[in-house]
Amino acid sequence: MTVARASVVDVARALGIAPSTVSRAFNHPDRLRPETVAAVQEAAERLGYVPNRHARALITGRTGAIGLIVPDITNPFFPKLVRAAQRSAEQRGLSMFVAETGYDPEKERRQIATMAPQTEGVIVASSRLPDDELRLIAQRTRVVFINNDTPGLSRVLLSSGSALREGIGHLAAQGARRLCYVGGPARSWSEGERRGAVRESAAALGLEAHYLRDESGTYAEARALAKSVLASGADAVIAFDDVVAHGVLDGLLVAHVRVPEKMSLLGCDDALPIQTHPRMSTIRLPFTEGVRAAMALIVADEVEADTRIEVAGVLELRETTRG
Amino acid sequence: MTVARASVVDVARALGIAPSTVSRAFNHPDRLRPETVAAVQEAAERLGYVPNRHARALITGRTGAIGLIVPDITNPFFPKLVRAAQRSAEQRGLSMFVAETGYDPEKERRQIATMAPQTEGVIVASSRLPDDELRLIAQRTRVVFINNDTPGLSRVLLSSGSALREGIGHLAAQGARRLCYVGGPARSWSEGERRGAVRESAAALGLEAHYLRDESGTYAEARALAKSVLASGADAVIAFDDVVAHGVLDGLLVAHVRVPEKMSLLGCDDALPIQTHPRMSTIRLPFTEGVRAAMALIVADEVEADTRIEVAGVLELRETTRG
DNA sequence: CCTTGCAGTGCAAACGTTTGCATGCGAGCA
DNA sequence: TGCTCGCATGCAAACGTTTGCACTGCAAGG
Repeated sequence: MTVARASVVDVARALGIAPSTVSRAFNHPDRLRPETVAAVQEAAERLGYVPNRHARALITGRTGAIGLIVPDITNPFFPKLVRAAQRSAEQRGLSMFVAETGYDPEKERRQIATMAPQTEGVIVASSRLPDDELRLIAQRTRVVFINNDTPGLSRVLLSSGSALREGIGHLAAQGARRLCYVGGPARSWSEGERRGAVRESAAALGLEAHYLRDESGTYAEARALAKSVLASGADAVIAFDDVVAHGVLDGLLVAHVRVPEKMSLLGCDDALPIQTHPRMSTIRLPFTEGVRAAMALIVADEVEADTRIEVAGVLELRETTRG
Repeated sequence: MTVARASVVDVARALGIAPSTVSRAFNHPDRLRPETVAAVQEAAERLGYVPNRHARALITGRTGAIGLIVPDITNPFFPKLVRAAQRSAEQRGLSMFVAETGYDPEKERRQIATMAPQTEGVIVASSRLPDDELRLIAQRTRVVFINNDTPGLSRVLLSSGSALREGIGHLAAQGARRLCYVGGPARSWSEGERRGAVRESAAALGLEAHYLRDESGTYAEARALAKSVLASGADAVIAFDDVVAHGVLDGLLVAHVRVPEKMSLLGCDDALPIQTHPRMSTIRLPFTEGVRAAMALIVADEVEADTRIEVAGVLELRETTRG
């Protein structure tokens, strides 16, 4: 069991100096004689002293922690985000709280309210709360949103639009004429961005485009949609994300449609824990960069509302597209 | 931005009562007149008072948080664990820190050391630290291990042995004669348990058994192993987990081996974010139950070292096995 | 030699709670 | 009526830090 831990006064007493000096040895070593600092460090080491974060938080107001709220940790997109956030936090010497909302607005509210007071700030991914409420929340708590482009908020967007346009250009160059976009959850920001990119590119390149939707974003629903994809007469499929793409791929394979010979397929996120066969062409999202930006916003000295940071994904052509 | 939050004394002043009474209204409402409690609640609500966890932690020594340390968050096994842990923590009114080690012992040490002082206790999954060191750590910090059967520790095991034996019995009943076990990382506790179960069952049922290993536990390596599986002459494959099983499955499918007609396949964990085709027969692990037990050990009043809790997975026959 | 300034350190207050002890008050009982 | 008892609440200390201010002594400058 945990025995009583050494405190700053224990260390001070051991050295016959004041607690404030011990504190300074850790926080402002430049204001102390080097020998004093060394002595304190030695004694702290010997006594197993480790600063009490709660006491420190109480006086300084800095908690040494950040929060991360995601809707669904089993969606492979979010573990990638968690990993990036944790590494970024670690670099800054922060610990990270994680919570899941299950896309439930009520849970999301509660999680934000719980985390806010005990963290430097919280990162909320793919929020499902109404814009007005988000703005209200942003007023009284330090919060950065990921993939939620609500004006008035601090937000970072993992964007796939330009890579998607590039990918569609590539598909067209390889002979695609009829696109089919299999979208995801309608409320998702990425969904809007991706659908928009498909629409634009199709118009610009003179391609036909057909639109389907996997509202649940699940593999099973996507797999069932493969029939509709075929019925649309498309020769290239763009999928909302890799899970959807994977479902479509398997649906096509079962129907003996050869990919990419008869049908090209482009996914998004590059977050699958497994490889498909053929290997999925997709868009690799800059998780690390995006989260780093979010973290910077959180620990920034002055917050400015309405900061919009967009980081762009890059096209990763593998085996489900030709060329 | 965060404005100065209301404190217990603000609430007290607003009501003309003592701070201690406000505190008691939250912590020992039974010791107060019901009307007082109601008044405090109303005022707290109105002023937006929310208790400062750091101040509370400072005086009570209870932090209201637990830690969870996993090796690799992108392995679909662990998001399941994270989810279970978070729900369990939430039920108990605890927040949850999460950190990732990347299977790096040094990082694991550091994460444990960082989390221990600021939590009620920490759950460490699939530790890669030597037994002696774990026992040392367990002496001075409240820690529960998951899938690490080191004597002397508090540990909970998500066991698949009995379900696996049942599954192999089923395979044999359906005509399987030569098993092939495709194992995972050698240091993993689950690996030992599963390999052992295969060995035992094979002996008991008079089946031949061939052993391969996907040391990295990755889809790609497993997929490449499909050739060796075929070479072994097996008619049924047991895989370390669903990722490995998925790799083997795809490798077999590419070689035009029909599953389950020509080859049965049994995975483990039931943690894949996608469905395979045919749907994977597997062993569903009791994440919720296991984590709940771990949580109970952590918040228990008296800790007893060397507590071993085993929760058993259940066989889930789907489409990669016959019958 | 006296003053000034600065580097190094100590003192004590403050952060927001919780809690043991003290206090006051009304009810019950003799 | 007087005494005891228990309930509801207040008082103040304590948790472990950090930090503004005060103090000391020494070096440098006049």
